[in-house]
Amino acid sequence: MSDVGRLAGVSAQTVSRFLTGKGYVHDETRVRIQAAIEELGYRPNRIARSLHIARTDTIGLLSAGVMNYGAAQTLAGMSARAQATDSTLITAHVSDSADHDPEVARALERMLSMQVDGIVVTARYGDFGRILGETVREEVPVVIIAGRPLQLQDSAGADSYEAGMLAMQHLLQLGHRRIAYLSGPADSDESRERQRAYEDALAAVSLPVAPIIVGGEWNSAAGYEAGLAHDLRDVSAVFCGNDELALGFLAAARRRGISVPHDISVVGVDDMPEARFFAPPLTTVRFDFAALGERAFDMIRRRVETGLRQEHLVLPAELIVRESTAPPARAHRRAR
Amino acid sequence: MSDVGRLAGVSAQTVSRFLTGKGYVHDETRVRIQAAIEELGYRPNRIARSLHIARTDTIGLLSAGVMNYGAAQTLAGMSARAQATDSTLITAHVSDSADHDPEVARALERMLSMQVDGIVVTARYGDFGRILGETVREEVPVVIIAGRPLQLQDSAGADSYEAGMLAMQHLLQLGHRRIAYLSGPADSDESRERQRAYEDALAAVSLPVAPIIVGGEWNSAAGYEAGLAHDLRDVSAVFCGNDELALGFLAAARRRGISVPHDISVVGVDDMPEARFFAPPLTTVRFDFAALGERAFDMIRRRVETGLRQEHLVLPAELIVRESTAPPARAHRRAR
DNA sequence: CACCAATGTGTGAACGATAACCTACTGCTC
DNA sequence: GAGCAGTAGGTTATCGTTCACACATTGGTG
Repeated sequence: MSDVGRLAGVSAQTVSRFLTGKGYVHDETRVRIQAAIEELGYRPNRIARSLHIARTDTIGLLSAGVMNYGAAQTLAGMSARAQATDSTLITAHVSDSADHDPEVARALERMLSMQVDGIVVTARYGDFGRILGETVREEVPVVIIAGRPLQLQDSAGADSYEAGMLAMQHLLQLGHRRIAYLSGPADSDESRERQRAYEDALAAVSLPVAPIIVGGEWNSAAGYEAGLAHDLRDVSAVFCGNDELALGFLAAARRRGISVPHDISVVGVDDMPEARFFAPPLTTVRFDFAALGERAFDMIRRRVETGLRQEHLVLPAELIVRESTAPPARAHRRAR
Repeated sequence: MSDVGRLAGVSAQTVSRFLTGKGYVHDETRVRIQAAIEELGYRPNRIARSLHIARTDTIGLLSAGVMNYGAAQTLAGMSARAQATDSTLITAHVSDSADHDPEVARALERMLSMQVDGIVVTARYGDFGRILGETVREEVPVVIIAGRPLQLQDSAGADSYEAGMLAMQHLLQLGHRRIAYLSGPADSDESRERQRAYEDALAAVSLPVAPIIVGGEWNSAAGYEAGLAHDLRDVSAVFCGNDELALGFLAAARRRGISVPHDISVVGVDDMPEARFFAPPLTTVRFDFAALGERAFDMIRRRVETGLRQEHLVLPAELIVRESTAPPARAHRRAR
């Protein structure tokens, strides 16, 4: 910066004023400084700046688990807002592994020592709270992307419960009476919320819950295995925790000669871009994950600037009816 | 740091020695310093450190276009290596938009002003080189993830040409003679390399190239549109630029009553986890994108440390034969 | 014509850390 | 017992920037 000043015939301080826009700089001086900057190819050093002002305009994003459609879109949305606000996004993705917790803790420590202004976390399981408490210790604000509102922290998330309700109401309206739930990971809030909606929706019309089919993972392989392993004779519809599980389930049904939607209706959640092209095209519940990322970013920034705690931000769900659902065949209606 | 020193009865410098491991610190002093660190909850400030040592252990990842399976896995792989080497990953994802180029330039500028040690770029189109030249100007090393080796920069990438060859040889061995290529974006190196392999493979056995089917995007919707729009009567196999295009194409074929693989064989590229569960399960060419991200990260780090320019790193492709390919039906063999 | 506000610029200290340099003590060797 | 290597720790300057403050000039006002 002092090189620029020297070339422009002023002090470094005046260059700083020019760049930050604070204080008076003569118009002619501005021109000379601008010329000097370009001639020298000078680029301000943000970390030196941050050292002084104790703010980095940097947000950390910690994601865990599988980098699937939703996570990737959320990341893209956050990045878009970071670009737009001239902020920097630091990401750490820790996949499921043996010693998951210490890795998460280390990633958080690293972000903090990089002086991030705030952190957004996509929480896969509830115990995240403990690690956050131990490492972040209120040093910077945290926003958690979670399946349900959290009391202790700001949170944002897709409305998994509503998604479950929309899916179930659709199936119930079609006339289904024996509906199964194909779950995601047992420790996932999203999966649990969808299951809770599943149970509530059935209870509301006094129908029994079918045994939960445990997928265990958010992927197609889990849906396929579950679809093969399970006795589906007295079930006329399956509500799948997400689209990938649904895809696997569709493949299993095809292999077993079960026709969708004639024999069994299938509903997913997410509306990944591929869902429209499944066989048959999948009825599902859409979330706008990119918007979730954008909102989460704005939320953490606002929190950084105002310090005000905010509510749980809920991303609306939208039912997308395609061809994987239909009224139950007669055999099933009788089976009830 | 001086607070820690004061509490431990030493100077800040000794605390620094303790933390960096350089120089002698008495064992008893170590214990006192460690205790002071824990009592105060002290955490070293990496950016202050960086200011002095002129190194941030930070790598920037710039990705462009759609955040699909490959891009997400590459990111996850890079993040994994960043964790393992105690480095920080700064990401910027710029989606296709009206003024794409200035956005890319701004993202790069931001990374440079954050003093990244190096940058990894997933280049969607060739003109990236110009922007890189204008903004990065050799200030830090750059590794480009590209569909083909680049002369001017270090590069890494999936071997798209080999992928194309594997797919085509598979189809040719099955006896197909009229094979079409369903392309991705026209400005994508990956798509062009796959097309080049397609043309070379046909030329090698003196077969004519079928008119190229232009998908235009790397997504299922493009594959679907193309699959509906195109006259496929004299084609017995389609080589799709990636799995998503293939999924869309499969859906279009189903809608048109074209049976896969009986009437038409379909091959994709990527082997996304869902491909195994398409209807029918997709024959495709697998890439290990997570490994690509890992290798690209190691490459940029090595380049930062040694300054040595490296070769183009090529990620091998592996043919995965499933049920979307079969020998051509008799009608087609005669049509030749 | 002295005074004041507005404008324009420079000086020194500080942000949190590290490196170079310096001091001091111990124990061993010749 | 002088010299030296090894150990332990303090002092000072510095990285690139910003802030608080001081200073200088201008033009208008009472």
